[in-house]
This record gives sequence, C-alpha cells and structure tokens, in this order.
Amino acid sequence: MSVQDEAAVPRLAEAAIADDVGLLLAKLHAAGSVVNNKALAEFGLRERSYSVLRLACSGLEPTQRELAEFLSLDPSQIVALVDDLEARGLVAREQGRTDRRQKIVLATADGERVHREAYRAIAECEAKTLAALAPDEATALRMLLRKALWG
Amino acid sequence: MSVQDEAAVPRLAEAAIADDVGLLLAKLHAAGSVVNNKALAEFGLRERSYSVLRLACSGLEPTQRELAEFLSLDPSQIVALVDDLEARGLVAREQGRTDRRQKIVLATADGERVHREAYRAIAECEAKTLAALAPDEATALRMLLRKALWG
DNA sequence: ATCAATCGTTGACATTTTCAATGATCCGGC
DNA sequence: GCCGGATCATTGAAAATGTCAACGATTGAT
Repeated sequence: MSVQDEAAVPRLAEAAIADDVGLLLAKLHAAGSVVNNKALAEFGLRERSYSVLRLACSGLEPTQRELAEFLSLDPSQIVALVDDLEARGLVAREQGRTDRRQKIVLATADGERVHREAYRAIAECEAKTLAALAPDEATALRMLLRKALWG
Repeated sequence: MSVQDEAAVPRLAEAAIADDVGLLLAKLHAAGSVVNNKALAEFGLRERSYSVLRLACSGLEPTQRELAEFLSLDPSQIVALVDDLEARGLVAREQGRTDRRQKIVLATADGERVHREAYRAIAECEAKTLAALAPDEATALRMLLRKALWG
C-alpha cells in the first residue's frame, strides 16, 4: 500500500512532470505531514512543535536562532512555537552559555515524557508514509536526502 | 557544494531528528523551492503555476480536479492558478470531453513557448538542488520518491 | 568609548490553507 | 422521462503561515 491511501495511481502520474524532484518532494512531504499531524494531535503537537521539542530533548542545547536555521523557519516563528511549548510546561528558555542575547531551549521532565511517546507515534507514521518502500530502500532514501542537504 | 549554499553543515544536523524523513523532506523541499521560485520569477511564474502550465502542456488534458489531486492542492487554489495563467494568455479552459461540469486546462501556443524556457530553467535548478548527489544518486532519489508515492 | 552586527521579540502585512456554500451538470433508480 | 444524491468549478470567509521591518539588549571589533 502506497502513501496515497486507497487512491489508485493518478492518471497524471504518467506526465513527465512526475519526475520533477521538486514536485515529488512536495507531494511526499504533504502526504507525510497530514499523517504526522494527525498522530501528533493526540499530544497537542504539530510537526513544527514536535521538531522543536525533539531538538530541545537532544542534549545539543540549541539556541532559538539555530532552531530557526535548522528548521528553515523565520526566527519569529520559533518565538511562537517556543512560547506555546513553554506555556504548556514542555520546554524552558535558558540564557545562552557565553552570549546573554541568545536563549537555549531545553525540555522539561514533562517535555521529555511527551517527546518519548510522540516519537513512537512519529516512527509509526514514517513507516506508514514509506510503506511502499522496502526497509533498505527507506534507509537509502534517508541517506540520499541527508547527502543532498549536507553533502 | 550542497544545496545549503555556502553555509556549513549546521551543528544540529548531528541530532537524531536529522534522520526524520519528514524533516528531511521539508528541508530539501524548502531549499529547492526558493531556488525554483527565484528562477521562475523571470517568467512571471512560481512553482505552483509552473506545475499547472507544465501539466497543461503534457497532452494529458487534465481537468482542474485532477490538477488539484495531483498537486495536493484544494480545488479552489487551482481556480486561482488557472485564472492567473489564463489572464496572461498561457492556458485556456476547455469544456470536458464527456462531462460538461469539468474543465480541461490546455496550454496556448504562448504557454508552450514559456513552458519550454521555464523547463530549461527548472532543470538547472534541480541540478543545483541535487548538486551534492552523483547523477546515479539523483536518479535513485527520484525513483525512491516515485515508489513511495505510487508504489 | 563608540559603532556595527547579532539575538530574541513584537507587530504589521501578504500569502496560503482550509472549509462551507452555491449553481450547473451527471448518473442511478424508478 | 424524472428525481435525488453526488460531483464539478467557483466564490468567499476564516484561520494558519510566511515575510519583513523595527526595537532594546548585548556582543565584539576598532
């Protein structure tokens, strides 16, 4: 079963544009997003806030600016995301270690707990999104995406 | 050179989340989009309108509903996109062959002309976005994305 | 000490997404 | 043939997102 639910392969998939990497990325990303967001709703999270929470749990002590760059978001959007997570007691802002302008986003104990469960849910979603791929193909896809981004 | 311009590999790329397919898709898609849209601006197009124009040139005679489904967009967004392209004389709406409710989107001669040039530009952009991949890796990526979507 | 640059934050603005409602048209059962 | 439910394109409103400029606080270089 492919990620396109029960829908058959659309007629337009024959078009040459179906080889456009841009379109393929957009489609798979869109399909995966609805699956992810649906699963994360249970925890009051969305893809974005989950990513922030996950990075806050990573031990890398990310600053808000790093989060913005890494998630390809405007710094002001990070403010909103962290505001929300902080209001719910899942993360806390801490002053930067060497630069008092920057703020480090750290998960609270509650945040860690929620993250653990949400992570399991996301892992299932990912498997669902890539259900049409064999395990080694899914691994290869991950690797190729990483290489395209960071060499 | 990776698609992340001259920026180095960010510190956060070490985080486990950097293996999330959802995030990788979002990032590469975001990076590719800015490149594509920048290149398409020369023709007064964006990624979306380019895709519509390209499908209108495909000979598959897509209906607006098919475009919506294929591009993962709401039907109302297709209306706006086709309105724009039609106002600029690049596509025309034609009555459905067997169903008078549906409208087929066809490229005009002007539309075909613009598409040919835009296509060349997009091909260059794609090469730029996947610059860090060897040619066979880029092919493999395309194939994996297609398979994940349509089996 | 000063000046430019950077960080998080705020607020304004544009664009995009999402959804419900509508008229025209199709199709199945009667 | 006609009716009722479904589908198509379209409109418009509401919500979510994206973009951008400005600000105070802080840093680092001169």
